[in-house]
Amino acid sequence: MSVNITKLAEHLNLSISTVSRALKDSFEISEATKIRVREMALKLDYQPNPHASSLRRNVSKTIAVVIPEVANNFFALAIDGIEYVAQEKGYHVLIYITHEKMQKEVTFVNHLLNGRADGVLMSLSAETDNYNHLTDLKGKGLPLVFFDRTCDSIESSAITTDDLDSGFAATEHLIRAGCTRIAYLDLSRNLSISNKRMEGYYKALEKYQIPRDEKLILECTNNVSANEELIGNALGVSERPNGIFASVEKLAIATYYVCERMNIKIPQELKIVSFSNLEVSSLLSPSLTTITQPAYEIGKQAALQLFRYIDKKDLAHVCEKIVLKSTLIPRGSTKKH
Amino acid sequence: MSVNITKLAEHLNLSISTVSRALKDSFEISEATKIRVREMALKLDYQPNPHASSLRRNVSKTIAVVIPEVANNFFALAIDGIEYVAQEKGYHVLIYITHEKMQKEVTFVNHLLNGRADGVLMSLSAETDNYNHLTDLKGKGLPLVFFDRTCDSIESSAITTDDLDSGFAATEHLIRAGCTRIAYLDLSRNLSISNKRMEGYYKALEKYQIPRDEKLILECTNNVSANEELIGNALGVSERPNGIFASVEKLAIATYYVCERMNIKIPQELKIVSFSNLEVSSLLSPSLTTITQPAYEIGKQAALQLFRYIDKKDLAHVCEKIVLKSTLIPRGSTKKH
DNA sequence: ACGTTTGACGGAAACGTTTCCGTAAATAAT
DNA sequence: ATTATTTACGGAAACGTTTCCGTCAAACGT
Repeated sequence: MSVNITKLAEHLNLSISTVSRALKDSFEISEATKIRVREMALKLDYQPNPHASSLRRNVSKTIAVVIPEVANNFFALAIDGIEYVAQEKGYHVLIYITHEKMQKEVTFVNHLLNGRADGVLMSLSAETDNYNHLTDLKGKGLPLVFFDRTCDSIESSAITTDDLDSGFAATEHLIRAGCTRIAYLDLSRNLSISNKRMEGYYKALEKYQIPRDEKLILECTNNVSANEELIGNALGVSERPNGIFASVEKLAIATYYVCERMNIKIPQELKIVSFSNLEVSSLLSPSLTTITQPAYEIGKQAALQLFRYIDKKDLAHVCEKIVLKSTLIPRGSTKKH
Repeated sequence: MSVNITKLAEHLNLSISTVSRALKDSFEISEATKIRVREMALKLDYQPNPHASSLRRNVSKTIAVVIPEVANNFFALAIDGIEYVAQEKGYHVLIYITHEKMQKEVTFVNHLLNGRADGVLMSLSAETDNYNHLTDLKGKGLPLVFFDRTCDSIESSAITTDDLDSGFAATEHLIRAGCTRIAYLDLSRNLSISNKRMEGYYKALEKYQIPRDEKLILECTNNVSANEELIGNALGVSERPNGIFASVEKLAIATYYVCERMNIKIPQELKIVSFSNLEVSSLLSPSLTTITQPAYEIGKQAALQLFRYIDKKDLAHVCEKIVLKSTLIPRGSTKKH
């Protein structure tokens, strides 16, 4: 069907090896021949077969991105950054969505051990609570870089933001705005980000000598209505929180809906701050105070780091932790009254 | 390094062909042998090399998704739907982002002609104004399905929503809410969706005998600040519009920002309706009246249609146009005063 | 003038599957 | 008892590259 290197060579009266080298701009081939080959390749619209090439050279020119969600502003932006770098490098991007399921994550990772991708960018699922599949990945020498949701027990590079500091800043911001009972909306105890952010939360409470209260830690899930119920219950008690720190965007949104339904006034009765990459935070009613991560940049840096490994396999043992800064943007949802 | 079928065969004292067939559950192999093979494969953690398989069988088990943006609620949801179907089918998903550049689109498409993907799902870039690259794709017999942003001049299946009707409904909704001068925010004259939506807009104007006014068609671009300036200028004149129909979400958001800056009250002074998949439309200030596309379902249907082609190549000439319904959700931004 | 290097190219193996042909033994048909 | 069929498997070609070895003429050094 399609023209391959053999046909191309026949048309040129050259050997296959010569044509291959000419196309690769090898020093062994004369300039005149190279030009002739390139012209004929163009004329016949020759497209090298990537599977043959990948098989022979044992590289796929492809990276895999494993993420919990794609319909999520943070991850969408991160993909954007990743894809930008990949395009620059002439690489292809495979995407795998775990939907927060560990089972899917394990399956994906196991299927990536066969050479389909030259490297993996990963943000862990909320369910993931053991890391054998990742150990296998590293064991096979496949470059792996985490971003945002990392795994400390695996020796691997990771791009994150200053989650602890940001958690501290968010909580302090609420306290300074007058909050005395601050709830923390957690996504999963398994997640590095959740724990770091909670550490920051606790640290701020300590600084301002506010006692911890386990009832103020709300363990949310991936289930929207369950989350709303949980939040609703927490806001339904007499001694209800007057501040909420949401560790991820969707929990803040859930809170907004709950408040609307329960007729709780933000920020008068309840102040909210959330990690979020929502582009319309400032257009919400009230506008939402956010800690915004440089999502695009995280994606970019993660991809760049991955390519450092791919380009120089000997660096595979290096394990660099890059921490970017998130920014707290105060808005209406935490305004003092 | 990794164990291949040859090693596996050696361990089993079987021939390569037998092992291959056993793994494929071929009828030619005895049940006992199949079990033995499967167990050894598991034990040795055998992972078949996808490049070798793809090369030999001339299929990649991969589909490509070419879209203008990923940090966009509609496309993120569509990818979600696509990825769901692909996972079910055991396929891998490559993603390519054109950033609305025709040049990128052409490059991607040309690079997909070599067998890297078994099919292509595509939503055209705003810049794309000729379709030679797509003709080439079809010429090579590579299955191609459009979604949302289609191309009528190419014989190909397409999943869209009822853009004309929705455009009509949106405009009628504004008219009934009292709007007399309605601006249409266009993304690109090249886009099928923009034109269909505009047709609906014109049809509604006609029905209510509102004269067309070219000055009310605002040709926006991919440049946020340019858009805001354009919208700002349109709202700065004496006879300014009192209704806006945004053909895509980001233009509605731009309008919100402009109104905030110019202190224009929505919906009192200006009513807005927009195509949008923003999950927090109802939390905006004021809440945004949207025409919401079933983005996830569009992605799903597009993928399903693509697999129909991939599974039965003889159907490649069939060209099915599936039209799903969008829904107008009236909210604060078009409330009558 | 003779061996040696260099430049430019060709032949063929190799990558790991899949699949087209066999084929030997076992069973069935006559 | 002989032939035909089935069952279960093996050998080897093929997919399209890349790359390891040549090789042969021309240029070079002495």
